Amino acid sequence: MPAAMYQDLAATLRDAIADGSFPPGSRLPSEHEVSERYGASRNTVRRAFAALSQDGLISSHQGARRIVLAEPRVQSFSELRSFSRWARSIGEVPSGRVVLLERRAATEVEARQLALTAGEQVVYLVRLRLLSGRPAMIERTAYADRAGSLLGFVDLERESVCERLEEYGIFFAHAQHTIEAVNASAEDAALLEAEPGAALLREHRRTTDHDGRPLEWSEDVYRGDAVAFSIRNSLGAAPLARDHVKKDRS
Amino acid sequence: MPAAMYQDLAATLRDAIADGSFPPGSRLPSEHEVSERYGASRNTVRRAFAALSQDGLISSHQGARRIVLAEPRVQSFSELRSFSRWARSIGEVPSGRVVLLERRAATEVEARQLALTAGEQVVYLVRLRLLSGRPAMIERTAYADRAGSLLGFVDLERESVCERLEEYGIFFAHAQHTIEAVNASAEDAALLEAEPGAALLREHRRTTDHDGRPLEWSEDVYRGDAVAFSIRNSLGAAPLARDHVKKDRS
DNA sequence: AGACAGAACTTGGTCCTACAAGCCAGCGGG
DNA sequence: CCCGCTGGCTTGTAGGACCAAGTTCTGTCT
Repeated sequence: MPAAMYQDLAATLRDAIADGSFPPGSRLPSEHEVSERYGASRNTVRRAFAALSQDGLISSHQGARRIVLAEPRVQSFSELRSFSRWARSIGEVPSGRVVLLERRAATEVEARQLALTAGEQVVYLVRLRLLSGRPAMIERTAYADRAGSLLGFVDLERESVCERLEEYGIFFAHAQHTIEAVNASAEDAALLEAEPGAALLREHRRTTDHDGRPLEWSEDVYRGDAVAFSIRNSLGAAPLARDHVKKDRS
Repeated sequence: MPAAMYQDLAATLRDAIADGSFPPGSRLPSEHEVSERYGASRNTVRRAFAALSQDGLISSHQGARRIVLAEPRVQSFSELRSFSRWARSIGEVPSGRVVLLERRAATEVEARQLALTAGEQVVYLVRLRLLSGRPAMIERTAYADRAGSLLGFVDLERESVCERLEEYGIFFAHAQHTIEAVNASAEDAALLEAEPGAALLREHRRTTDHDGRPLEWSEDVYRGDAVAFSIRNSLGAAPLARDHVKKDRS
C-alpha cells in the first residue's frame, strides 16, 4: 500500500485501465476533472499521470487529452527482482534445487563487481530454477557477505531470497543487467535438460542497495525456449542500451 | 537542445557526473544549493534529479544527500531507436546492405502487430547491418504504409531510417521489445558469417508514434558474440520484465 | 456544406509555501 | 572515551498560482 497519494492515484488509474474502464485508444479525464473527483491538487494528479506515461501506458502531449495506449503489462521491477514472484505472476509454480552453496574467497571478477578487496569472503550459490517442475534457468550468484551471511535463514528450495532478505533490512534497490546469447555448455545443457549448444539467454546482474553498495553479482542462464525478456520504453526515459561485446574474431 | 529548464539542468548534472566533477560514491549538492546556484526553483531542481534517479544514476532517499551511483552510460532510447546512432556512439562505422525491399500485403502477424486490416500493404525491408564492415545483425522490418511509403527517400545503405523519417514528421516514440535467444538458421548464419546453430539474440520490436499508432514491427537477430543488451533499473520505475515463452516440449 | 478564425480547454513548465519524515553530526552525559 | 540524544539539514509530498503552447470545438462567414 503506497503511502503517497500520487502513487495511490497512479495505481487506481492503472487498475481502471486494466479492468477496461478506459480501453486502449480512449481519452482519459483531464487533470482538472481527476483532481476534483479524487480531491487532489493538479500537481498531484500530474505526478500520477507522469508515472503512467513513463512506462508507456498512456500518451501525453501538450494541449491534447491523454490517451490510453495499451493494456498494462506485467509489473516491472518487483518481478525482475525475484524469480519466484515472477513465476507466480504468470501462474507457474516456482521451485529451486540447490546445486552448490559455499562460502569462499571472492574470485577476481566477483571482487571487482562487489567492490571487495582481494581475499574477502563471498557466499556462492548455484541453483537450478524450475517452472512447474521444468528447468528454466540456472542462477550462479555471489553474495556480498553482508547479504550472504543471512542466507542460512532462507529455505533456498522454496523461498525467494530477496523477499526474505527484505525482512532483514536488505533491499535490492538498483540493478544493472547485461543480456546476451550463448550456446549451452555441457553442464548447462545437462542441468537444463537441453541439447548441448542450444541457444541460451545469459544475464549478468549486479544488484546494489539504495546507496549503490553491491549486494550480489549473478550470472543466470535461461533456456532460450522458455523465457524472453521484454522491455517497454518511451522517448523520454528508458534505460536500455545495446552493448558492444569486444572480442577478437579470427 | 532541450527547451525546458529542468531538462537542461539534468543534462548539465549528467555531464558533471560524466566528467568526474562528481565521482561515483560522492555526495551531490542539496536541492537548495543547486537551486541557488542555478537560479531555478526547488521544484525544477527536483525534476532534474528525478530524471537522473530514474535511470539509476544517483541514489535518492528522504533525509540523505543524493549519492552518485555509477558513471553515466550511453544514452538510452535515442541509441536504441537507431542502429546507426548507436554504432557511432561506440566508435564504429555503421553500414547496411539491403537484402530485400518490397511492398506487399501484410502477413497475419504483421497485420496484428501493426493494427492493420487483412490485405493492407506494408513495406518489408531486410537489411544486414555491419559494424565497421563486420556483420552484426539482420533486421527484418515491416513498416506501416504511412512510414514505409517514405522509405524511398532514404539511402538505406548509409542513412538511419528513423533519423530521416523524423524530418518528415514521423516520430518513433514508444517501443516494446522482446528479447530471446535462438540458434542461427542456415540463412542467418550465412548472412552473419557465423556457424549454423550459433547462439543469436533475437529482438522483436514494435514501435509506435506518440499516439500509440504502430509504425514498424521488426525482427532483428544479433550475433551473440558481437552485441549484448544492458539495462539499468531501480526500485521505482523500470519497464523490464521476463516473459514466459509458451511452447510445447515433448 | 465547407472553410476558417477564434474561444475555450488542456497539458507543459515554473515558482512559492508548508509540512512530514528521515538522516546525521555535534553535543553532552555516563 | 564511547554512547545516545537532539536539533538542524535534506528530501518527500501536497497544495496553490500563473503563463505558455498546443489542441479541439464552435460558430460564423462564404
